[in-house]
Amino acid sequence: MEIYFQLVRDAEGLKTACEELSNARFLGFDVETTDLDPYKGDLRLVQLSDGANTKVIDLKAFGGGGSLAADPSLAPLRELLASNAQTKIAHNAKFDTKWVRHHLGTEVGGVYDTYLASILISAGEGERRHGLADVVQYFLGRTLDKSEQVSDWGVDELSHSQVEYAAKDAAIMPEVREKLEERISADGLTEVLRLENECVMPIAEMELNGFYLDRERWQEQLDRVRVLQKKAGDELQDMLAAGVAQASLFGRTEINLDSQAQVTDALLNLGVPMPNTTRAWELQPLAEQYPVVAKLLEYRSVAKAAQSFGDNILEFIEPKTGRIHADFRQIGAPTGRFSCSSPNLQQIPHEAEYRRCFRAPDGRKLVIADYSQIELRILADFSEDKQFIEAFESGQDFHSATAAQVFGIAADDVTPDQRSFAKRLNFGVVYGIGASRFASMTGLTLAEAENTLRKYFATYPRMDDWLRTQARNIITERQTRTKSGRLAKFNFDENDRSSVGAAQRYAKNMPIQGTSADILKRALRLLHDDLRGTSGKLVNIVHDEIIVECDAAESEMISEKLGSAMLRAGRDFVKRVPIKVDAHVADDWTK
DNA sequence: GTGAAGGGCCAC
DNA sequence: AAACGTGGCCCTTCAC
Repeated sequence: MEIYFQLVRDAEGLKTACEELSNARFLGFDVETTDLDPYKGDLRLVQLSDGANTKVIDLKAFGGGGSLAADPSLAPLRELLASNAQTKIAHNAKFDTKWVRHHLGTEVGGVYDTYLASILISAGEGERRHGLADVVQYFLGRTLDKSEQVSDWGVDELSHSQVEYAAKDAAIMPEVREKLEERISADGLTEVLRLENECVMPIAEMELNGFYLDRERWQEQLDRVRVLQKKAGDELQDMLAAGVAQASLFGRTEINLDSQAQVTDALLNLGVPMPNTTRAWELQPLAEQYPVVAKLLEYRSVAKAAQSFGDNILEFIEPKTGRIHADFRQIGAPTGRFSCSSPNLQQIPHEAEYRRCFRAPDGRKLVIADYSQIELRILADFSEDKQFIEAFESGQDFHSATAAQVFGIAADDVTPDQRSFAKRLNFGVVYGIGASRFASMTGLTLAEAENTLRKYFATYPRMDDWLRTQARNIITERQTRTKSGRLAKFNFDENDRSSVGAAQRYAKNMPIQGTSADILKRALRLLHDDLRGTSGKLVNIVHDEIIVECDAAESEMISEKLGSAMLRAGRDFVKRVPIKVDAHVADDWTK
């Protein structure tokens, strides 16, 4: 396919090019860079195209040897990119917007992400890939050559082939969007795609902002844990060696404590009746009788801490900023939840020794806000159960309220045991728990567990109805949705009981977990707009929690804004149940 | 050497 | 022996 494109290398040409494109409603948008990381590489090209007319802007010709962000001749480009009047269509727009934000110093307005659109359409089904070439092949039936993508974009003179490749990637985007829109519209995904598109810029900024990690605090904690690991490891080696006859002749026989095969062998030699797996919840009952098992659990715990939360995370500190810039996948799960990696800031241990290492730099504060029991409120809203909703409206401790209703007693008479029961029930139902699992979790007999579940569902009959309806409908419809319309499709073998069961549990959970993700994404967009012009910077999100860093003097004001944005977002999707947000200002990430 | 699979465990 | 949902990371083991 031949296309018309123009290489822009001077201020006058840029001004004309931007004017020519400013009447278009939709612009294909792409960038080429010398690295994947905006803190490490240079932004070489920005490509914009209305489909027929494509401009390839060579930024090596701008900046005057200084920073691109300070070059006034780039103003027309910044204005065009920032404008909401032209939708910028990009594939994985988080990447392009990060480079533009960091190197050109402007937000991108009107983002349309064909990568996110393609993922929403696939609805968690099948193995379809979502790279641009894959999406073009699938929706347009054309083959896109991506071989220049990894070419050297730092050379002085770009080859014709490179510039043409760059132009084509942008030029095809308006057409890709049109094809995607047919499916987005037909599948009822317009609202959820808007939600996703509006979330791209906030996430791009969050990744650029990074989260400050106090290297010294982390190192001190790691040193403490390593001492514990060494001690527990030595003691465990000694205890395991007792089962090996010749150990005393040659000194201790070292085994690999991280090898569950070797550890299982050693424990069997000591006469420990080993279960099929050596997971903590299996070994726990044996720990009292066999001190060596208790020692193994102790070792596992500190080894996990030292290995998963050790030096590795320090290596992610970006030298230029001194901060952690993790990678967030906006649709990390089919439910719509984010996932996070490199490193995963969503799995930092809850213990204060770890959380306190993530702190506000001097003169700054962290504003930390999370939704209170958001998933249960969403379930209450879906089910419209009167009693369930009343438990929230009463404003009292929710698990106590549940206990009072389930056990038919006054809220003041609820014992800690009864509250704990209610809490585990409340969380269990969100995941589609069964009686046998609940029994093993609580120590009840199967009959007692069944009885308790029966009482629980009798207390909340409409919730029972909703969960049963979800389980029933998935068999015939094979799909379900969140409040925003986010779609999840299932394929399962209806003759396979476990496969059906898994689908039914997912059908109960997905709309709840996914609506929670919808709400978070709405909140991020509202917050992004509300933080403009303040010192507040989004630094982390964990499913139902948002962390903003700001100047100490503005912390109370930012706290108000954060809480307000989260409340409004919650109310957008949950109409029948009050939403509660807990917000506080702190020096570090502890509660 | 590299990568996939499986076990295990951290978060919500 | 997880029939309680969603992820990512570390380690060992094993195939290529």
